[in-house]
Amino acid sequence: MGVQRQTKSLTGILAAFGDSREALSARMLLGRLGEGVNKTTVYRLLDRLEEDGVVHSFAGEDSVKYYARCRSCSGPDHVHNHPHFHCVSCNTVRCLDQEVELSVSGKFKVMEAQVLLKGQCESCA
Amino acid sequence: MGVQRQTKSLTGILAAFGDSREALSARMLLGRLGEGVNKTTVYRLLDRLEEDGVVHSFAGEDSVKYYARCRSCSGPDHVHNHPHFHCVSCNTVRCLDQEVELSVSGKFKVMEAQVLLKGQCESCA
DNA sequence: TTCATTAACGCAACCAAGTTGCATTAAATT
DNA sequence: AATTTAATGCAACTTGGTTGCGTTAATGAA
Repeated sequence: MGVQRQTKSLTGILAAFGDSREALSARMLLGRLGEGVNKTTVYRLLDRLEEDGVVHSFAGEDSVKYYARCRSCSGPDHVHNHPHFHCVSCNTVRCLDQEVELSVSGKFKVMEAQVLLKGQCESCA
Repeated sequence: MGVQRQTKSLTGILAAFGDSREALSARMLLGRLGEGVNKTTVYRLLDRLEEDGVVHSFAGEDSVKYYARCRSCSGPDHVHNHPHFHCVSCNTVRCLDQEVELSVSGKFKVMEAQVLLKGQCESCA
Protein backbone atom coordinates (compact mmCIF):
# COMPACT_ATOMS: atom_id res chain seq x y z
CA MET A 1 0.00 0.00 0.00
CA GLY A 2 1.27 3.44 -0.88
CA VAL A 3 0.04 6.76 0.41
CA GLN A 4 -2.41 6.55 3.30
CA ARG A 5 -2.55 9.94 4.89
CA GLN A 6 -3.25 13.43 3.68
CA THR A 7 -0.19 15.40 4.71
CA LYS A 8 1.23 18.79 3.91
CA SER A 9 4.13 17.28 1.94
CA LEU A 10 1.78 15.18 -0.14
CA THR A 11 -0.46 18.06 -1.17
CA GLY A 12 2.66 20.14 -1.80
CA ILE A 13 4.10 17.59 -4.21
CA LEU A 14 0.82 17.08 -6.04
CA ALA A 15 0.42 20.84 -6.32
CA ALA A 16 3.94 21.12 -7.74
CA PHE A 17 2.98 18.76 -10.54
CA GLY A 18 -0.26 20.64 -11.00
CA ASP A 19 -2.19 19.51 -14.02
CA SER A 20 0.71 19.82 -16.44
CA ARG A 21 2.49 17.03 -18.24
CA GLU A 22 5.87 18.17 -17.06
CA ALA A 23 8.24 15.67 -15.53
CA LEU A 24 10.19 16.70 -12.45
CA SER A 25 13.25 15.36 -10.68
CA ALA A 26 13.44 15.09 -6.90
CA ARG A 27 15.79 18.05 -6.87
CA MET A 28 13.41 20.19 -8.93
CA LEU A 29 10.59 19.31 -6.58
CA LEU A 30 12.70 20.23 -3.57
CA GLY A 31 13.43 23.57 -5.21
CA ARG A 32 9.78 24.29 -5.83
CA LEU A 33 8.65 23.22 -2.39
CA GLY A 34 11.20 25.42 -0.63
CA GLU A 35 12.41 24.85 2.90
CA GLY A 36 9.17 23.23 3.96
CA VAL A 37 9.95 19.69 2.93
CA ASN A 38 12.80 17.31 3.58
CA LYS A 39 14.48 15.44 0.73
CA THR A 40 14.00 12.05 2.36
CA THR A 41 10.28 12.76 2.52
CA VAL A 42 10.19 13.71 -1.14
CA TYR A 43 11.95 10.53 -2.23
CA ARG A 44 9.69 8.40 -0.07
CA LEU A 45 6.52 10.10 -1.21
CA LEU A 46 7.48 9.70 -4.86
CA ASP A 47 8.06 6.01 -4.25
CA ARG A 48 4.64 5.59 -2.67
CA LEU A 49 2.90 7.64 -5.34
CA GLU A 50 4.53 5.52 -8.01
CA GLU A 51 3.42 2.38 -6.21
CA ASP A 52 -0.12 3.75 -6.30
CA GLY A 53 0.09 4.52 -10.00
CA VAL A 54 -0.31 8.24 -9.38
CA VAL A 55 3.05 9.07 -10.92
CA HIS A 56 5.45 7.17 -13.14
CA SER A 57 9.19 7.54 -13.48
CA PHE A 58 11.95 7.19 -16.02
CA ALA A 59 15.65 7.95 -16.37
CA GLY A 60 16.38 11.26 -18.05
CA GLU A 61 19.27 11.93 -20.38
CA ASP A 62 21.33 13.14 -17.44
CA SER A 63 20.84 9.80 -15.68
CA VAL A 64 18.55 11.42 -13.16
CA LYS A 65 15.17 9.97 -12.28
CA TYR A 66 12.21 12.03 -13.46
CA TYR A 67 8.64 11.72 -12.23
CA ALA A 68 5.43 12.75 -13.93
CA ARG A 69 1.77 12.46 -13.03
CA CYS A 70 -0.07 9.70 -14.84
CA ARG A 71 -2.65 11.18 -17.21
CA SER A 72 -3.40 9.18 -20.31
CA CYS A 73 -2.23 6.15 -18.41
CA SER A 74 -4.31 5.04 -15.45
CA GLY A 75 -5.37 2.06 -13.36
CA PRO A 76 -3.43 0.15 -10.72
CA ASP A 77 -1.24 -1.87 -13.06
CA HIS A 78 -0.90 0.31 -16.13
CA VAL A 79 1.97 0.67 -18.56
CA HIS A 80 3.66 3.87 -19.62
CA ASN A 81 4.64 3.42 -23.20
CA HIS A 82 4.22 7.00 -24.22
CA PRO A 83 7.36 8.94 -25.17
CA HIS A 84 9.01 11.58 -23.06
CA PHE A 85 10.30 14.71 -24.67
CA HIS A 86 13.32 16.64 -23.52
CA CYS A 87 13.52 20.14 -24.95
CA VAL A 88 17.11 21.29 -25.32
CA SER A 89 16.05 24.94 -25.42
CA CYS A 90 13.84 25.41 -22.37
CA ASN A 91 15.34 22.30 -20.81
CA THR A 92 12.07 20.81 -19.66
CA VAL A 93 10.97 17.20 -19.85
CA ARG A 94 7.40 16.17 -20.41
CA CYS A 95 5.10 13.35 -21.40
CA LEU A 96 3.68 13.18 -24.92
CA ASP A 97 0.23 11.81 -25.56
CA GLN A 98 0.68 9.51 -28.49
CA GLU A 99 1.59 5.90 -27.90
CA VAL A 100 4.74 4.60 -29.52
CA GLU A 101 4.65 1.60 -31.74
CA LEU A 102 7.80 -0.14 -32.75
CA SER A 103 8.58 -3.57 -33.99
CA VAL A 104 11.61 -5.57 -33.01
CA SER A 105 12.93 -8.84 -34.38
CA GLY A 106 10.77 -11.73 -33.16
CA LYS A 107 13.59 -13.26 -31.17
CA PHE A 108 13.19 -10.69 -28.43
CA LYS A 109 10.22 -10.61 -26.11
CA VAL A 110 9.60 -6.92 -25.46
CA MET A 111 7.67 -6.18 -22.28
CA GLU A 112 8.16 -2.47 -21.98
CA ALA A 113 9.48 0.37 -24.11
CA GLN A 114 10.88 3.63 -22.90
CA VAL A 115 11.28 6.35 -25.47
CA LEU A 116 13.14 9.54 -24.74
CA LEU A 117 13.07 12.16 -27.47
CA LYS A 118 15.38 15.12 -27.61
CA GLY A 119 14.77 18.28 -29.58
CA GLN A 120 12.75 21.47 -29.48
CA CYS A 121 9.26 21.67 -28.09
CA GLU A 122 6.35 23.51 -29.71
CA SER A 123 6.96 26.79 -27.90
CA CYS A 124 10.71 26.82 -28.53
CA ALA A 125 10.75 25.64 -32.16
CA MET B 1 40.66 15.70 -29.39
CA GLY B 2 40.01 12.45 -27.58
CA VAL B 3 42.35 9.53 -27.14
CA GLN B 4 45.94 10.18 -28.28
CA ARG B 5 48.10 7.51 -26.74
CA GLN B 6 48.07 3.76 -26.70
CA THR B 7 48.00 2.88 -23.01
CA LYS B 8 47.37 -0.26 -20.99
CA SER B 9 44.06 1.08 -19.67
CA LEU B 10 42.87 1.90 -23.17
CA THR B 11 43.56 -1.55 -24.60
CA GLY B 12 42.05 -3.06 -21.45
CA ILE B 13 38.78 -1.18 -21.90
CA LEU B 14 38.54 -1.93 -25.59
CA ALA B 15 39.26 -5.60 -24.86
CA ALA B 16 36.49 -5.61 -22.23
CA PHE B 17 34.00 -4.51 -24.85
CA GLY B 18 35.44 -7.03 -27.26
CA ASP B 19 33.43 -7.34 -30.43
CA SER B 20 30.10 -7.84 -28.69
CA ARG B 21 27.18 -5.48 -28.69
CA GLU B 22 26.94 -5.49 -24.93
CA ALA B 23 26.69 -2.20 -23.08
CA LEU B 24 28.71 -1.79 -19.90
CA SER B 25 28.60 0.62 -17.00
CA ALA B 26 31.76 2.11 -15.51
CA ARG B 27 31.33 -0.16 -12.52
CA MET B 28 31.05 -3.26 -14.71
CA LEU B 29 34.17 -2.24 -16.57
CA LEU B 30 36.05 -1.71 -13.34
CA GLY B 31 34.98 -5.18 -12.24
CA ARG B 32 36.22 -6.78 -15.44
CA LEU B 33 39.50 -4.91 -15.48
CA GLY B 34 40.35 -5.89 -11.91
CA GLU B 35 42.80 -4.00 -9.72
CA GLY B 36 44.84 -2.80 -12.68
CA VAL B 37 42.83 0.32 -13.49
CA ASN B 38 41.66 3.31 -11.50
CA LYS B 39 38.05 4.45 -11.68
CA THR B 40 38.98 8.02 -12.57
CA THR B 41 40.90 6.67 -15.53
CA VAL B 42 37.94 4.60 -16.66
CA TYR B 43 35.56 7.57 -16.53
CA ARG B 44 38.01 9.79 -18.37
CA LEU B 45 38.77 7.22 -21.04
CA LEU B 46 35.08 6.61 -21.66
CA ASP B 47 34.58 10.33 -22.11
CA ARG B 48 37.39 10.54 -24.64
CA LEU B 49 36.26 7.46 -26.49
CA GLU B 50 32.78 8.89 -26.74
CA GLU B 51 34.20 12.16 -28.02
CA ASP B 52 35.99 10.17 -30.72
CA GLY B 53 32.84 8.29 -31.68
CA VAL B 54 34.32 4.97 -30.62
CA VAL B 55 31.65 4.36 -27.99
CA HIS B 56 28.26 5.89 -27.32
CA SER B 57 26.37 6.17 -24.07
CA PHE B 58 22.84 6.22 -22.71
CA ALA B 59 21.06 6.14 -19.37
CA GLY B 60 19.92 2.67 -18.34
CA GLU B 61 16.76 1.88 -16.47
CA ASP B 62 18.64 2.12 -13.19
CA SER B 63 19.70 5.69 -14.03
CA VAL B 64 23.25 4.53 -14.55
CA LYS B 65 25.23 5.49 -17.63
CA TYR B 66 25.96 2.64 -20.01
CA TYR B 67 28.57 2.59 -22.76
CA ALA B 68 28.73 0.45 -25.87
CA ARG B 69 31.08 0.28 -28.82
CA CYS B 70 29.78 1.89 -31.96
CA ARG B 71 29.18 -0.77 -34.64
CA SER B 72 26.41 -0.06 -37.09
CA CYS B 73 26.95 3.61 -36.34
CA SER B 74 30.23 5.18 -37.40
CA GLY B 75 31.90 8.41 -38.47
CA PRO B 76 32.94 11.40 -36.36
CA ASP B 77 29.49 12.94 -36.00
CA HIS B 78 27.13 9.99 -36.17
CA VAL B 79 23.79 9.45 -34.47
CA HIS B 80 22.75 6.47 -32.40
CA ASN B 81 19.12 5.92 -33.02
CA HIS B 82 19.15 2.19 -32.59
CA PRO B 83 17.30 0.74 -29.59
CA HIS B 84 18.95 -0.69 -26.51
CA PHE B 85 17.61 -3.86 -25.00
CA HIS B 86 17.67 -4.65 -21.32
CA CYS B 87 17.04 -8.33 -20.55
CA VAL B 88 15.35 -8.78 -17.21
CA SER B 89 16.49 -12.42 -17.01
CA CYS B 90 20.22 -12.33 -17.66
CA ASN B 91 20.27 -8.65 -16.75
CA THR B 92 22.42 -7.54 -19.65
CA VAL B 93 22.01 -4.48 -21.81
CA ARG B 94 22.90 -4.40 -25.47
CA CYS B 95 22.50 -2.58 -28.74
CA LEU B 96 20.04 -3.84 -31.34
CA ASP B 97 20.76 -3.47 -35.03
CA GLN B 98 17.54 -2.19 -36.48
CA GLU B 99 16.92 1.52 -36.59
CA VAL B 100 13.84 2.83 -34.88
CA GLU B 101 11.34 4.87 -36.74
CA LEU B 102 8.69 6.80 -34.95
CA SER B 103 6.58 9.75 -35.83
CA VAL B 104 5.67 12.53 -33.46
CA SER B 105 3.24 15.41 -33.88
CA GLY B 106 4.71 18.02 -36.23
CA LYS B 107 4.85 20.64 -33.51
CA PHE B 108 7.92 19.05 -32.01
CA LYS B 109 11.29 19.11 -33.70
CA VAL B 110 12.85 15.77 -32.81
CA MET B 111 16.62 15.69 -33.07
CA GLU B 112 17.42 12.46 -31.33
CA ALA B 113 15.54 9.41 -30.09
CA GLN B 114 16.63 7.08 -27.37
CA VAL B 115 14.76 3.81 -27.11
CA LEU B 116 15.22 1.48 -24.18
CA LEU B 117 13.42 -1.83 -24.43
CA LYS B 118 12.86 -4.16 -21.52
CA GLY B 119 12.06 -7.83 -21.80
CA GLN B 120 13.70 -11.15 -22.51
CA CYS B 121 16.53 -11.59 -24.98
CA GLU B 122 16.79 -14.39 -27.53
CA SER B 123 18.77 -16.74 -25.29
CA CYS B 124 16.56 -16.22 -22.24
CA ALA B 125 13.13 -16.27 -23.92
C1' DT C 1 69.11 5.57 -27.66
C1' DT C 2 68.42 9.28 -25.01
C1' DC C 3 65.88 13.27 -23.93
C1' DA C 4 62.01 16.44 -23.74
C1' DT C 5 57.21 17.09 -24.05
C1' DT C 6 52.82 16.49 -22.37
C1' DA C 7 48.90 12.97 -22.53
C1' DA C 8 47.43 9.95 -19.34
C1' DC C 9 47.45 8.24 -14.78
C1' DG C 10 46.54 7.56 -9.54
C1' DC C 11 45.15 9.43 -5.50
C1' DA C 12 42.44 11.97 -2.39
C1' DA C 13 38.96 14.82 -1.80
C1' DC C 14 34.78 16.19 -3.38
C1' DC C 15 29.70 16.68 -5.29
C1' DA C 16 25.10 14.94 -6.45
C1' DA C 17 21.56 11.40 -6.30
C1' DG C 18 19.39 8.39 -3.60
C1' DT C 19 18.81 5.23 0.73
C1' DT C 20 18.48 3.66 5.66
C1' DG C 21 17.84 3.58 10.77
C1' DC C 22 15.77 5.67 14.33
C1' DA C 23 13.55 8.74 17.28
C1' DT C 24 9.69 12.19 16.89
C1' DT C 25 5.35 14.13 15.04
C1' DA C 26 0.86 14.24 13.63
C1' DA C 27 -3.15 12.15 10.66
C1' DA C 28 -6.85 9.21 11.33
C1' DT C 29 -9.65 6.08 14.04
C1' DT C 30 -11.94 4.85 18.74
C1' DA D 1 -9.32 13.14 24.37
C1' DA D 2 -6.59 8.99 23.94
C1' DT D 3 -4.52 5.71 20.93
C1' DT D 4 -2.36 3.88 16.94
C1' DT D 5 0.91 3.94 13.51
C1' DA D 6 1.82 6.37 8.91
C1' DA D 7 4.70 9.88 7.86
C1' DT D 8 8.37 12.99 8.92
C1' DG D 9 13.15 14.96 9.89
C1' DC D 10 17.68 14.26 10.81
C1' DA D 11 22.11 12.28 10.41
C1' DA D 12 24.79 9.13 8.47
C1' DC D 13 25.71 6.41 4.59
C1' DT D 14 26.16 4.35 -0.36
C1' DT D 15 26.83 4.79 -5.16
C1' DG D 16 27.85 7.21 -9.46
C1' DG D 17 30.60 10.46 -11.14
C1' DT D 18 34.01 14.70 -11.13
C1' DT D 19 38.09 17.69 -10.06
C1' DG D 20 42.79 19.28 -8.76
C1' DC D 21 47.26 18.11 -8.61
C1' DG D 22 51.55 15.88 -8.47
C1' DT D 23 53.66 11.75 -10.87
C1' DT D 24 54.37 8.43 -14.71
C1' DA D 25 55.06 6.95 -19.14
C1' DA D 26 53.89 7.13 -24.46
C1' DT D 27 55.59 9.42 -28.23
C1' DG D 28 58.34 12.20 -31.33
C1' DA D 29 62.62 14.77 -32.00
C1' DA D 30 67.70 14.98 -31.43
